[in-house]
Amino acid sequence: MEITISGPDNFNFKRTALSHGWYDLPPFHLDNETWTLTRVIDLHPNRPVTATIRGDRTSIRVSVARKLGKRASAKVIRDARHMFRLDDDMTSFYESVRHHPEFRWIAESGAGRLLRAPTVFEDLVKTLCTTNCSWALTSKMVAALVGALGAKTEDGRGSFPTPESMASVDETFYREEVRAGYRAPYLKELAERVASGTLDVESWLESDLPTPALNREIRGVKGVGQYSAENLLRLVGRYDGLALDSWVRAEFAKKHNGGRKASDKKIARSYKRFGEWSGLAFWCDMTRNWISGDEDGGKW
DNA sequence: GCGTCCAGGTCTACC
DNA sequence: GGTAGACCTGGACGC
Repeated sequence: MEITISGPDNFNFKRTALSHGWYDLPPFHLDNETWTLTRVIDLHPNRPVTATIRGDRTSIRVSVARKLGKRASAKVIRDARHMFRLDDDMTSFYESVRHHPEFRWIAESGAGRLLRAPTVFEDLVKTLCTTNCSWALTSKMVAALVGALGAKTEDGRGSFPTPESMASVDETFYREEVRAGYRAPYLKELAERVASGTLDVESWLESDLPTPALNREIRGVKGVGQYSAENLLRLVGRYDGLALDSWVRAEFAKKHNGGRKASDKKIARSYKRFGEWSGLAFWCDMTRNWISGDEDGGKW
């Protein structure tokens, strides 16, 4: 069955699917020849389903292999809207970038909606797996989690593990199977806190806390430092942090500093003019070339 | 084949 | 509050 969901003005399926590395981590998979994003959607307590998602500048089309009931369909629609940020209001961000000629392409191409997982828990676990290692290792860790602990679809894919399933295995599993190294106790502790209800990470989506206070709360999770907290804040819709890591620092050096390393203060100064949107303007600037203007259907 | 470096960092002890 | 050193893994690189 296929479900079509209308996108907001200025929506761009390709820019969202390829907005950052998540498209490459299971249970996401992007075929960028056909521009099809595959995603396993959890329908707990029922079996998860593989969704293939295509889209354009106006909508996304979600296909699933089996016929779904009302409740399951609603869950698929909710997750798709959430992952593609279809309900995010980008008006003020686009107004802000339009004042700067070299950033105008962002509004014209509909960039800035960052792909995210259906749950904050998944985004947080994945963020922990990106720290202090190569992307290849991140990919390996996430694939091991999904392969070993995810519920299986009819076609043999795995969903992202629930906090309960991650809490049910011991630290040795994270060291020896996931190859998470020193991150093993962090993953175990996070899963236990979420599964037991002592930490509600999903509440961060709607939190009334000012961003600095929410940042402090997120950093209360073992293994989450400045980069990880700011990365997660972007995924819950707060964009004032730059989430500086070695990749973006190198990218900024290449693009704007003649290949020389720039101080973090200098990077921050370059995007300060965007205020609460500075982290998003920065990220879009760093990833502009991930998609060409032609493919975007953009005018820039 | 082996050693070293470092990648989409964070924690802790110490000053 | 600032900083050095330790922490896991695995691919890239030089020799």
